Amino acid sequence: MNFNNKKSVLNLQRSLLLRIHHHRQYHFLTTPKQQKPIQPWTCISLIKQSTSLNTLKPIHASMIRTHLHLNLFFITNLITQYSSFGSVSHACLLFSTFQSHDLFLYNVMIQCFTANAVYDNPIFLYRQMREFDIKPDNYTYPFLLKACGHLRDIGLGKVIHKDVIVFGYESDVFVGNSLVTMYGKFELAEFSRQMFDEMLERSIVSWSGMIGAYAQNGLYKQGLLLFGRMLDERILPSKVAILNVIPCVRRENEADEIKKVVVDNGLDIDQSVQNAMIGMYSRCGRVDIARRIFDRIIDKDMVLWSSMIEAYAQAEMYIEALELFKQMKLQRIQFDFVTILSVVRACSVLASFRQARFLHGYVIRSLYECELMLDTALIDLYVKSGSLEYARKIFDNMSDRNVVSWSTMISGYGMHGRGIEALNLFDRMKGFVHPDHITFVSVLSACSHSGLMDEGWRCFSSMTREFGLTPRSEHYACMVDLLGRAGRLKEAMELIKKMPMKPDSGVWGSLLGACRIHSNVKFAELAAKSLFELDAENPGRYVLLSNIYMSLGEREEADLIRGLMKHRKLRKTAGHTVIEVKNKIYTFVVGDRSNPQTELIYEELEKLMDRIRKAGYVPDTNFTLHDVEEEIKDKMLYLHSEKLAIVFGLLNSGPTGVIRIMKNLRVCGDCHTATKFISKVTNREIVVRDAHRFHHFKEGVCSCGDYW
DNA sequence: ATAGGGTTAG
Repeated sequence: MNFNNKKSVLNLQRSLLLRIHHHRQYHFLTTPKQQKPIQPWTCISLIKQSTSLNTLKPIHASMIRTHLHLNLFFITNLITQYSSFGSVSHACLLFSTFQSHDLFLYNVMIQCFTANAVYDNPIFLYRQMREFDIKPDNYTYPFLLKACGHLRDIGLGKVIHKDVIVFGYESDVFVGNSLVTMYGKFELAEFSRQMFDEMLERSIVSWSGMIGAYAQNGLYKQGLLLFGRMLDERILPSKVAILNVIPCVRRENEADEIKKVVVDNGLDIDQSVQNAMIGMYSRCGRVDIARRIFDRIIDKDMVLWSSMIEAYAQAEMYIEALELFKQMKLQRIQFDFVTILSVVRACSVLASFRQARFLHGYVIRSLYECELMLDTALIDLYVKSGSLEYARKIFDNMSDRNVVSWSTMISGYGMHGRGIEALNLFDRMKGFVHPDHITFVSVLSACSHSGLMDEGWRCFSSMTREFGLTPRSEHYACMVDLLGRAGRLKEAMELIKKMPMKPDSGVWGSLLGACRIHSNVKFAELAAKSLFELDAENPGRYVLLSNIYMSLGEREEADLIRGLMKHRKLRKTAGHTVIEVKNKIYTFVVGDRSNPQTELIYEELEKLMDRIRKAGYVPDTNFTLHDVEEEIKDKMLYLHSEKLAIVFGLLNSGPTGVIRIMKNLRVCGDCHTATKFISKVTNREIVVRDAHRFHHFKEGVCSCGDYW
């Protein structure tokens, strides 16, 4: 970092040379002998007209014979062209053999590295320039700042920013725009904004860069606001401005407004804009509109198809996603690993083991690029379709694992209530890759799902102490969950109060969930108060609070909350349980009578409930909603979709098979207890996947212990 | 010669 230190600069130079050396390819000029000597005046146009490495190399060779390669002007043109063909090695070789400390040459070389995503070399070159006292100019900084941004090296970025000021380029529009983008990549949107505000001159790129910085940092409101201001100032939105503002759109009315701007400016014919609009509407919960846009596009490319599949996957419409993928194949449209990633994710939503096997085989046969990402997605798929063993097999066979793959496997163990194994894997991981924020979410939630209180705290404090990571709201949410499930609500509340940042909806949601288990109104009200502001649109929060009131017999309060919900036009997400029997998927809702075997199911259910009652099951009427007589309450519990699905599974599977069911919400507490008894009296293994995790029931116990 | 960009694993 210190440019005045001769020794460090020398070291840098040496390592730069080594790097460049690494790129060398010695035989690239062994082309057939050129027929005619090349003329200087045709040389540049020949270089510029070349369309590939193979047409460029002979030109280069003949330039060497006529000694044109000793001319700086020709060299820089060659480098630029090599760079545009992605051949960093040829560009490097030219640069390193041509001993000149010309500013233009350095700029071109820096540009070559940045354009080809080799982001640390521009920094070395810049340091070398400074050492040789070459004064950088306004063309140097945009590439350099871009490289800094990609490296996420904040310290370096700030040093170079200082240089920008020293050399007086801070008022250059290009340099200014690059600074805005760079700070956006550093997750320092407020710095970006400062740059933006201080700019003397702004172009459309400044506006879209700033909006993009907001979008990348989740500051959607600000992004939309700035976009609005841009329109107010009568600046015509560019395609990129639209693409940057679209991630900020989270509501349907906003989406409609953006769509109007798109149409008014004639940008709706652009395929990338159309594509982004598909994602936009699907994020707003309007997959139907997204689909309409998709259908209207005549000449659809691979990316559009992938986006639409991904849109379905995000909307949890996995059947539609898979159907679209099928159509894509039928229409013989090329697909790539991104498409497959969406398909795998679509399957993870309702993962059946059978589908997972099929997709896995498919991926193996297809030999895609990005094996790492695909393997990781498959691990997640197997985890979610209930097979930790297969997930682990993929994990063990991977030739390369990054922080995401480790975290996925750890969270897999956590989801299945195997906290100790999750922690063991975490320990092993430390020897290979550096854990990040999400790793800790996996580890901490693994602790909370298995009730590993001490280990949880130890990990939580090691985050900062050992790994220099500052806990975020998500981590506090895990800790509140851990304390809350264990009934230590007071401590959970104290932890929330001690948080250095404003608790988000996740934190309050954990507390509210714990209050439901342990029937605590006082803290529930506190949590709900914040949630109704932070996450006002989420119906689940209202239902939880109302259920807490109900379970304590406070009917009026409960009605009040239901009323509030109605007033805000929110509808409860209907709970349902899904079971796959003989390759067919069956869905049950509470009190369901749509199944052809309904009579048989209810008959069997009565018998089964009697059997488990004799074995000690006591219905927990805490989980009924209505203020009715005890006996009726018990019967209402029988109607829960979980129980119906389990009975259906018992009726329709062999005498020993594992029963696998899936609930879209959190599994009900009474059903959890009942399932324990069912697994005991029927001597069957039952696996329940709910919105958060898996419960493995065997011989009357659940893998989660009492940490429901 | 310069800045912003569509789908992408936890």
